[in-house]
Amino acid sequence: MTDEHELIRIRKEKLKKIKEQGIDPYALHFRRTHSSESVHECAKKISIGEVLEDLEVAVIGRIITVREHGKSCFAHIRDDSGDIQIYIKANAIGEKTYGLFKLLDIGDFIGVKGKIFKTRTGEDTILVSEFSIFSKSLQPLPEKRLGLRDIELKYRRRYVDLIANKDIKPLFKLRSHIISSMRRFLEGKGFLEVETPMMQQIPGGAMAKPFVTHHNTLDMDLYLRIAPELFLKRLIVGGFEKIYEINRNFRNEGISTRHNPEFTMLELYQAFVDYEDLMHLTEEMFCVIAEECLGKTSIEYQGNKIELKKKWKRLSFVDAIKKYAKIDLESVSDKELKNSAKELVPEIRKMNSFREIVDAIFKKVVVPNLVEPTFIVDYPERMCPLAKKKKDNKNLTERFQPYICGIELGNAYSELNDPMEQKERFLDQIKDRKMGDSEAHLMDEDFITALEYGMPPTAGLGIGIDRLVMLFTNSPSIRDVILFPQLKPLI
RNA sequence: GGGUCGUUAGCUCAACUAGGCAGAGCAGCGGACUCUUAAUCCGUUGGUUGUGGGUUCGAUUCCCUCACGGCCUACCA
Repeated sequence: MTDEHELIRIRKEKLKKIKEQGIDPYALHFRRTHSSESVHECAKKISIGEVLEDLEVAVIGRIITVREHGKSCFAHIRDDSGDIQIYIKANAIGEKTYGLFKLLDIGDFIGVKGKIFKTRTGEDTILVSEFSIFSKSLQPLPEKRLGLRDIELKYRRRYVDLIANKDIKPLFKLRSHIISSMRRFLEGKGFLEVETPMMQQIPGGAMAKPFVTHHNTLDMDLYLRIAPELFLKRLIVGGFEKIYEINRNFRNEGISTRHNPEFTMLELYQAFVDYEDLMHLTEEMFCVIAEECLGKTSIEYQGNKIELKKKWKRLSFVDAIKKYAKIDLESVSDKELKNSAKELVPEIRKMNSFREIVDAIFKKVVVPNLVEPTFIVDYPERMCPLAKKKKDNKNLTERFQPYICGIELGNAYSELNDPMEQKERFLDQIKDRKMGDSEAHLMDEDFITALEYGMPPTAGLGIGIDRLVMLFTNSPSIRDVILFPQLKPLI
């Protein structure tokens, strides 16, 4: 108790004095009639110096600024809709009540009742006739002008970040709008939202290391899903034709400005279409979301101005490697490829499988150039064990990934629906795994069984929601768009 | 995991280059002020300088350890 900070001790003393007056400082004392925003709406009827008679409003908010002025005081209170100024005068509410008001601090929640007027500078203000304490704040808030700058504290105490930094709440509101807009778009297209297991016995549908957990009663290890893909395809087998899931994936990999261990994905599957159709769907979805959430179809990301409403570029994976890395994947030998990789990506450690080497070259040499909206299409078969091969070139698959401003935003295929071929591809993956590729797929016998019942030709698309939000909010780090990013504990 | 930069009052930052009593603004506290809004004016409290060690007469400052974080990089999406 003795090491309690002075600022907190003083606030606790004020709290005690409030309680001694028989007041419960954490109770709901009355219902509000107006939000800050609606007070401003009402105030449009009056002009400077005028009082809006015949209307008493009750507003509740957090005190964010205080300007004492003799035996009167101006303050701003904030609710979810915005800020409103209040004006308290000792001779209007009585000396005793004014004394109670002086026990309040910045950060406290109060409710006020009173009439609306406009000050001589024209600011909408509530002339307080009565107030109540709704919650006493014991922690001092950050600096009022500069806010909370400390990045670590912003992430650890996001609630303070939201209070102290004005642009944080709008950003996360926009994130919500983007997701609801996406849902509306997909519902409008006839897609049905479904939920599939987060805990899986065989983690599949992507190349990544999983988190392991344990079910005590079944005495069995389970994996947090790295992707919902194989379950969503089972539902297509079951007869659903248009489904999607927006939910968390978990990947036990490094953390960076583009990676958080848990992240939010859209995955959708549509029967009887191919990846070409999903490219059109992607273009349309991005434009509709941008229009609904930003009011325009152009975005600016880290200095790049991007127009979304146009036909996005298509560039084949092989051509992209040819163009930026000067390697012809169709003729290069494994040895030549390894030598090129050493030159282009000297920091690469893993040189085991074809997939890893080509992937490394692609990410290092090609991706930074993909600023304009671009679909990279037709990836080599060995990189995509769940994708259908192209009709005219069996070395390539019908796959695309959308890129904007060097950000990989998703992944899509015409899904492989031949059970026997899928089994062969899984067996190839197991070979890669034995060569040291720890992210190669595992055999999922039940998924093969599902395909054996017959999956219609289907295309699937995944979109990384966090990265989409980064792009739409001009955020340089994924942690800026995740409310509670993963951090190490302090002790 | 590797590299690099950072950690000073509740918050935002100085002081470190070249070792010599750790400062300011905001917030807080006391006072003046009944149309202020970065309110103003007067006064004032608040520090184990992230942790542990080393060098030194003396360390916020130089060296090392560890912790946490940012950025780059690797893995990955």
